[in-house]
Amino acid sequence: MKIATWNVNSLKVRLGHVLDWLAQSGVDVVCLQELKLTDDKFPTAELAAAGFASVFTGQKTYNGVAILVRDTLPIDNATVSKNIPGFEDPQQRVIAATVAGRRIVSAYFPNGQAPGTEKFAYKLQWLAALQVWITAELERYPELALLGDFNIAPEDRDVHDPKAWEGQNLVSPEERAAFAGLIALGFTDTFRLFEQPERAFSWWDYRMLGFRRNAGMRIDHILTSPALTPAVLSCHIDKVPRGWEQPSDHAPVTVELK
DNA sequence: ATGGCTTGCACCGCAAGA
Repeated sequence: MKIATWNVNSLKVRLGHVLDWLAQSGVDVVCLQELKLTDDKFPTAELAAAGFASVFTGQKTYNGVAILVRDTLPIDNATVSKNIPGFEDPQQRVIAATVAGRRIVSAYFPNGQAPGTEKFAYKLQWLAALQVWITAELERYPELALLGDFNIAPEDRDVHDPKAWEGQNLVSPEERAAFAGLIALGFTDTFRLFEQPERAFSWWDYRMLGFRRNAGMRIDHILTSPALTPAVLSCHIDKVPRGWEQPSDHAPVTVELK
C-alpha cells in the first residue's frame, strides 16, 4: 500500500495534475491540503472516474483537506472524523479515516506567519490541541499515519539556508518543540528512516526561482506510529509535479507500506 | 530591498501563503 500527502494549493486549479499523478504514481491513499473550495465544488465524480473515493472537508477560499482512497481498498464512512474534537475552529484543517484497518490523518498545519503574531499564537494553540487529540487517537488506532503540510521544518538540514531562517517562522524553537512532542509520542519521521539526497525539500517559493535554485524547505511529512513504522518500506519526495506547468508550490511525499 | 509569485474574491487591488 502506497500512501502520500500533497498540498495542491487549490484543487480547482490542480485537478489535472492530481489526476495525472494518481495515474502515474501508483498511490493508493492520498492526503490533500489547501483545497481552497467549498464541499459542493469538490470534484468527487472526476476522482471516482479515476478510481478513487474521496472524503473531504472544505471551505471558501482557504484551507480544506481531503483523503483519496483507491476504490479497491475498504473505507468505512463511519470512521471518518473532521477537525480536532474540542478545538473550536472554523478553519478546515484535519480529516481522518480508517483505511484497511489503518488510521490515516490528513492535516494542514497553520502557517503561523511570523513569531509574535496572532497567527503564530493560533498555530501554537492548534499544535497543542493536535498533540492532545492525536494522543487519544493513537490509543484507539495503534496503526496510525499522520500526513500533511506541517509548516514546520524539523531540522536545519530541512532548510535551504538555515542561517537566514534562524528563529523565523517554520523553524522557530516553539514549532520544533511541537514537532518533537509528536516524536515523543513514538511517531517516526519516515523520511529520515532512509538515506536521502542532500538538500531534499518539499516546498519551494514561487518567487525568486525557488525551485530552479532548490531554495526550499522540507515541511510536508509522513509520520508513522510505533505499530505502523515496522511496515514502512520507503519514503521519498516526488519532485516531478513541481516541474510541471502551473505547479503547486509543494511536491507530493510518498511512503510505501508492507 | 519585507519585494519577488500564485490563488481566490471581488472588482481592477487586496489578503494569504511559507
